[in-house]
Amino acid sequence: MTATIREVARAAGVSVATVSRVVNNASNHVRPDTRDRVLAAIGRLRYEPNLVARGLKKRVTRTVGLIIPDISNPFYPAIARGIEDVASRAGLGVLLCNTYEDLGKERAYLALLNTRMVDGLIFATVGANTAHLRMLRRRGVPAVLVARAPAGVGIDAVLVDNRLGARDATAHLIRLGHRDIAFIGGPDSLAVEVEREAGYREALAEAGISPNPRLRFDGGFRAEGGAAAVRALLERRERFSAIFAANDLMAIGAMEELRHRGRRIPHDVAVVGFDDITFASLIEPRLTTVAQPKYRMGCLAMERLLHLLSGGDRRPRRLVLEPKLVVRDSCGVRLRRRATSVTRARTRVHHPGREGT
Amino acid sequence: MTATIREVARAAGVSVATVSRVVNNASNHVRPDTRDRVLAAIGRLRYEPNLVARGLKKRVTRTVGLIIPDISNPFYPAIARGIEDVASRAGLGVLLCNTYEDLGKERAYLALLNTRMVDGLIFATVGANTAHLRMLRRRGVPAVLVARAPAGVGIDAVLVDNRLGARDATAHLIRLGHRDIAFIGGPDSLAVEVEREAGYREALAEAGISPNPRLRFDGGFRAEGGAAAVRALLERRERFSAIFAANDLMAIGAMEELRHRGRRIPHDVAVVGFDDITFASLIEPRLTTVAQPKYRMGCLAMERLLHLLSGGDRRPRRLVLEPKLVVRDSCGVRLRRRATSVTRARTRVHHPGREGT
DNA sequence: GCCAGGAATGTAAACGTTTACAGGTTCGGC
DNA sequence: GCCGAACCTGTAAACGTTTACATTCCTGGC
Repeated sequence: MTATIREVARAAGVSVATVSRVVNNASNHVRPDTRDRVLAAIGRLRYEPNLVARGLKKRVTRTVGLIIPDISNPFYPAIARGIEDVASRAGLGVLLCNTYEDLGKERAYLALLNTRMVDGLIFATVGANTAHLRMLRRRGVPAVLVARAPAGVGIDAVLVDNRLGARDATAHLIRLGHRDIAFIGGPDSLAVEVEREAGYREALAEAGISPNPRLRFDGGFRAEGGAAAVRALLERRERFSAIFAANDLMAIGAMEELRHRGRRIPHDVAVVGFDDITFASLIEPRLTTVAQPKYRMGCLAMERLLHLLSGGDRRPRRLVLEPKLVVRDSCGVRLRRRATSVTRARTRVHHPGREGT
Repeated sequence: MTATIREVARAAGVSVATVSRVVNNASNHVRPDTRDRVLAAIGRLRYEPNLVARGLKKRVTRTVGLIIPDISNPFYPAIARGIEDVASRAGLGVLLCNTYEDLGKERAYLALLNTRMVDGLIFATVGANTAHLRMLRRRGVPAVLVARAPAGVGIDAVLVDNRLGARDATAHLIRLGHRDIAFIGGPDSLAVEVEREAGYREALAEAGISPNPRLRFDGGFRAEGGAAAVRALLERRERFSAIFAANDLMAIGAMEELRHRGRRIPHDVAVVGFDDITFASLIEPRLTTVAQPKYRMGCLAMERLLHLLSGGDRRPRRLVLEPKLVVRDSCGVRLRRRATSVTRARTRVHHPGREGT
């Protein structure tokens, strides 16, 4: 369809080597007038070097694989965008791979990407089993983990200090007067879960509160899991005045269910999430949550990968960003007393639209 | 790094042609015992054919380009997931490209994807200028448009009947007693905008209501645009009791702003959106909206592309799905009387329970 | 046992690049 | 005017496949 280097060479009356030289304008010497002739021919024929052929020869495809659990999970698109933005600026293509947390799929993609000769990988998915990651490391495949990064696999990573974020969130609730704080987490096979729960417990410990195992739930990081946790909480008539959910999706699911059961937020129950997905600030009440700089993490991860690709220092480096507690409306303000009576007055102030109920 | 076909050939004591034959197990005759020997060697050496080399030779890369405005716009991930799901099942890779509605970027990606020899394209982005699409058509590049599809470009498309969806939504508001219905749309360079506004006007016309140009806004399909429209509406003291926004993001932005200004939804103002993004059902009040089968559209688009790739019938086909109005809480229920003067009263009446009305 | 003919296999030329190497030019210094 | 050096350009061999064509191997009918 499009012209090949050979045709350009013929059109310009030079050899293919010369054309190649001007195209890759390396510091190779090619006389200005020849160069001009070649450039003219290239323009005339609309020549564009075939990246597949080049990839085969140079063993570099200018493509990276992006492996995530699920692009339709609202946490990932912003990361993906950051990645794609810096990749495209660097002329790299991004191959999208959804694993749905399925280790088999993850491995299959890995094999596929290998046969496709991608230059590097970005992983935003990592379960308990990290054997394949270690293998990558051994084979020296340039890779960067983003958002989820089990310790000790020896692969570069860009992520947030989950423990710290969870601790801040929990401490904030404690500062507001809460002592019975439920935790909705995920399966403990995920590093993020473990870290966030650790932060939660740390904050409790600092306040001299011993964690109540009956207030701990596995919500699977899905909205429905948050709702289920609330159902259990209410059905078992547990005493709790606040919920810290290990991600926003679960927090939102919990809020839905609380509302459905006639509990008001934050009056009856304060809720704090983690991630700060777009909708955290659009729902009502606006969700207090631990913000992860998702877009930035994506950019940084890709930049790190570019660094690796350009042959930079190979020693794995973990880039740990600071999460930021964004206080909005779902956590309420300081309780005077334990109960709900006080909160009502405050509501009127903050939410004129809902008042009078 | 990994074994090549030549090494396998040597290990199995056959020629590369034979190895190739068993790998592509075409109906080419290869004696069972040779095949076994080759298979054994392949297993032993963990041979995997290099897709780049194969792509160069066969002129087929088993890769498609996915061109969308912005993956972090919540409307697209579900579509992308559908596309990726069926692509991966067919062994195709998906190259993610965000254009940010920038025609220049779109063209640049097109050129890039061409040099990468992708087998086909899926477009979920199309502005006013369709010259490049016509060009694709001329060059016979397999391509499918999804969600946004200007008429007359002669390219396959999978989308929803926007006019019908908008008409249903508006008609529903009218049925509920509203007559002063604001419309928040987008730039009229987008086919979706034009179609949805047409549906809105059609419903008004059917009810004998003449559209009020002062109630028409361009919200740019962004949440902030919805908020801005509401600000204008209120500042200009327009008479309106309902808003139909051409997408959920704008509807949500509008709701935010309404609430901020002390208006209650649906008591003071009814709101209906378009798209049914995930969060439409998670916000409070749950958003009434015109649902697009996003995931399904993604699947269908990719399936259509596979059809084109396998050399199927090339005559362009538009697959128009039926949108479905999902009635939730943001549109309220039938008004007893009409007009704004009454609105307040109505509010009071309905007020006591959001539930229970 | 020979031979035709089909089946199985091998050889080598692509696909479109890059790049080591070699060959050819130009030029300044003598 | 000659020589070497620096510079420019061309030739051809890769990269790892696939595949047309050629070759070899069987098989069975005579």
